[in-house]
Amino acid sequence: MNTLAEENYLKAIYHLAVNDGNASTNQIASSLNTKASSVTDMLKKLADKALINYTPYQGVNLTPSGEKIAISIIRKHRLWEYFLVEKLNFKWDQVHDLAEEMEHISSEELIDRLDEFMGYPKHDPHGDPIPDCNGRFDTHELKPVSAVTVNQSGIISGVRDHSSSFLQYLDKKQLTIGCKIMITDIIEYDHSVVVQTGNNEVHISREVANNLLIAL
Amino acid sequence: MNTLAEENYLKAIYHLAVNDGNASTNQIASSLNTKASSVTDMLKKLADKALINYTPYQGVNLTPSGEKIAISIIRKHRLWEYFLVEKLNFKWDQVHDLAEEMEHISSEELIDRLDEFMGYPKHDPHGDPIPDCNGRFDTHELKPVSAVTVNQSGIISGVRDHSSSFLQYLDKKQLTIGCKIMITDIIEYDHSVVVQTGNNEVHISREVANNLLIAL
DNA sequence: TTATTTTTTTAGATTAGTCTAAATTATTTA
DNA sequence: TAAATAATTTAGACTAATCTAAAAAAATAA
Repeated sequence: MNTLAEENYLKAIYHLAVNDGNASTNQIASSLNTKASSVTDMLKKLADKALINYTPYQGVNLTPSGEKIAISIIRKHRLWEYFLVEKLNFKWDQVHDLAEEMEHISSEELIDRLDEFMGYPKHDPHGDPIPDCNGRFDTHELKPVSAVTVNQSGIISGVRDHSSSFLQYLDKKQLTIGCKIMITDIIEYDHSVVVQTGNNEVHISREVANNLLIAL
Repeated sequence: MNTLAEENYLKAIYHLAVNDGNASTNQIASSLNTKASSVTDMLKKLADKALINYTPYQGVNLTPSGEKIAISIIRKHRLWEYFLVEKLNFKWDQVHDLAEEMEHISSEELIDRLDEFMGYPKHDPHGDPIPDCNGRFDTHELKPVSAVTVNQSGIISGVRDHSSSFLQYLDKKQLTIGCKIMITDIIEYDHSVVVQTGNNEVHISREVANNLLIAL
């Protein structure tokens, strides 16, 4: 098996390379709160194990076997998050750090049984898709609220920022996963957005709108 | 917090010192599958942290703060074992190694909620007592079947050997936790024991009788 | 009580993962 | 395109946890 550090690198590279196609040394360093020189060392090790494609100065991406490991860690992370919220009554803003630790429990059989126990959930508490035991998962595109035009409506289905403070803010405004909303106005001056929820009207900043994802 | 290695040492010392009052360097080494010299190094570190009482060549025992950590790890281990058997349908012979990994998940809040979720179980699947959130647990003495006289009966309530092969053997003979049994004969020649269970009579070796615990 | 054996500790090395500081390569800007 | 800046890698060192081999202490046997 792989070490904890290796698993964290693979996961970080996966998330970075999903967007860019490639992850740079500095991006990896900042996402893991470590130094570029440490990253370089680890990249060599992962390349030796054929888990990443690495040419010096060019950034990296995952090989199929590296991706398989990354997805299995993400599967574990999201299933544990679901467990913590649905079975142990944690709030969605409390589970990320716990799941960071639990995702490294190695047994595949354990995680498959946990999946079964919970009824094969498709999404975690933040709306992110949960890969199945073969690594396949939903991938339909969500749009940030900031990219939607006035009078369109949709269902809140994900977030881009997983920080507690953002999630707590959304809770307070009752902007949670599954809520139906309609964009009623976009303020030209600061790109803030006025949103109609079930009960009331909420005014959110451009930044919030950017980090809140809806399915149309 | 403490490292994984430190936690494993504290747990090993706890289990060894429960019997002897003191754990020797070699005992610790063999219970952790490591070398005596490695143990000596770690003992110094744990003594520096005031988690054990250590005088060279004299063996060690836990300080109150070391014991508190050890018991919290044992609590986690046993609660996770209970979870794996009761919620995820693992067999009692499959859960030890999984729980060895899960016991190091650090959050106390998580484990307290897991405890609540399962209804505050008092014993794990092998009959061992589960410490509560204050570290208190049942401590009434169990007797090995080998120490019981003919015609006495009791409830199977624990095992001394937690190996898969022993537990699978007990399964096959239907000698599982909670079963009422009566000792009907003790063979003088080899100290093997004849036991009456609900349905049938089972003949077990001295070694098995020694590792099977009952409450009278 | 001296010699032998066993147990424990010390000394010195190794590996994984990290760091700082310096050197190198790439990119940007003028 | 040359100079300046930014990104990346190399060099050398550190810590935690381990190891082997040798030395020292304790226990056992003669």
